[in-house]
Amino acid sequence: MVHPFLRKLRHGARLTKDNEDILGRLVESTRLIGAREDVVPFGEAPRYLPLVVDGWACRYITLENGRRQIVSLFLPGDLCEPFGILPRFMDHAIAALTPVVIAQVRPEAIRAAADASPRIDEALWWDLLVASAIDREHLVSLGRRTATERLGHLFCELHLRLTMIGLVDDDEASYDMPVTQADLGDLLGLSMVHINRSLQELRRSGMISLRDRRLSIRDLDGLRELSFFDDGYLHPFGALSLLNSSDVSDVGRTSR
Amino acid sequence: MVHPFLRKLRHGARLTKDNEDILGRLVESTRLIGAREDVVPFGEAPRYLPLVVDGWACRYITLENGRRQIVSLFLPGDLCEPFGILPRFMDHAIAALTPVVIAQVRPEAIRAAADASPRIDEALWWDLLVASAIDREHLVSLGRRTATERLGHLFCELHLRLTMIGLVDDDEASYDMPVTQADLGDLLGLSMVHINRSLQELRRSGMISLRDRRLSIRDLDGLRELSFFDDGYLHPFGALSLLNSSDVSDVGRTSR
DNA sequence: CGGGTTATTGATGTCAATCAACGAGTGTGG
DNA sequence: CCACACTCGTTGATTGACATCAATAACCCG
Repeated sequence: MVHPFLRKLRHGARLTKDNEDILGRLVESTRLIGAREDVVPFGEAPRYLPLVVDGWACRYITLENGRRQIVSLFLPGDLCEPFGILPRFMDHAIAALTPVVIAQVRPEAIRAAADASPRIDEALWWDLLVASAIDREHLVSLGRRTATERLGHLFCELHLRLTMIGLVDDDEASYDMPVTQADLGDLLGLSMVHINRSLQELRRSGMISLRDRRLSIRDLDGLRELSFFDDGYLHPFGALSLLNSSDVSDVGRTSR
Repeated sequence: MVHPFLRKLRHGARLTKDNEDILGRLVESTRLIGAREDVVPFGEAPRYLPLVVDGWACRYITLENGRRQIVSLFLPGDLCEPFGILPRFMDHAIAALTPVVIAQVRPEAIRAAADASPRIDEALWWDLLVASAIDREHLVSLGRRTATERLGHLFCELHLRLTMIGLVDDDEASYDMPVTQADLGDLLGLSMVHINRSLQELRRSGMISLRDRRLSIRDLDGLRELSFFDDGYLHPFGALSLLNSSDVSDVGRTSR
């Protein structure tokens, strides 16, 4: 089975077999971490970059009064920090939402890989840009979208991100959603109760079904419209102009 | 006068005179852009990285229904995109909030600078990490902080960011706040009306005064406490462990 | 002087938080 | 095998924070 990190990066640059061998070697030493445990705690001086191999993880920040906000959601293949360098200390924490397998990547190794091939370099920067764009849309959700819009947007985004790494059942547009409603609340800046009611609304309107931690999107177009989802920010076909300078037409929100 | 870009990067790495010369040469070609104009519009294939030399700018996203969310606020010295590479198209827009001077930096030039010296490389990655951390705290504000907390947190953050580039009057902790209340609403995910009322509350409680686009923080400690502000995420004394491996003690939220 | 932008205020409505309770499922230990 | 605790999802009632709508005043600019 191809590693999800590679599967994802293939969307960012045309990788050769050689490229993939080099990248594959980054992902050797792994650890298993239980659900709800910290992968990297707040305040620590990290010694490696965490890369999710299997399971779901998140970046979160806790406020002094106990409120928690999940800032980023990490799926298999996601690097939890920018690849260039290690922060001197963590101003946030990384935690496992489900049991996860984490690869411990050293920044020197990943930069050596980037130096070894412009395509690897391109793929890594593409990944960084996409991760930033995901965080930005998340911020827009919290600032300007209603509860059902936030949920709908998240489900559309996950549908695409999981498709990129082959974790979606295409026939019925369904995938595993292994997080609790409380987690969704912390992710979307809402209370657990309100998540519950908004999910019911999405079910009632026939957009989704969600049972036993499995989500099926019944009406993908409807969900996209409802939540103002535009997949452009995920740059699913590569997004860089440094190496590939093919032109772009008809992209994005305003032109559709 | 030292360029704000340099002033800021000095907080991220110990730059030599040589280093600063190299970085200074990146900031040559500039353009002037009027308030409210786009620096880089949504959907465009950008040809350079915008760097704010003077004035305030922002990154924003507009939804189909007209709602707008400002995602990042850019002050003098801020690079508006990650330095490594240009996106193939803009999934957001960059706009001037005040009249701004923008330097047009080419990614090849900035990467050449990074390759020329490990300290420049360190400073640029530090800047990228800090910019990400600022966006994360912004997201936490939208998700989990009340209106007055959001404003207080923003004012504390600006106080530090502007201090780094020498734009704060230290005697009275005051600085220019050249944005409208409507802009603040779009930044903090609130309505203009509610911004107005929350500002009044901060004034009434003696935390701040704000007149004629000038903000004075009357009670910095009080404002920090009120808004759960912890400056650790701005890594004001350098934050990387790749080159400087000095140890860290007593940092951050949980340890205070 | 008229028109635009910005700040301000009041009245009203709504979305979502909070508080509280309950049931189903699961795992555990006596 | 059952009592118990615990997590998770669900529901009802109430409260609260913020949005929306509308109007006005101050200011600047041409």
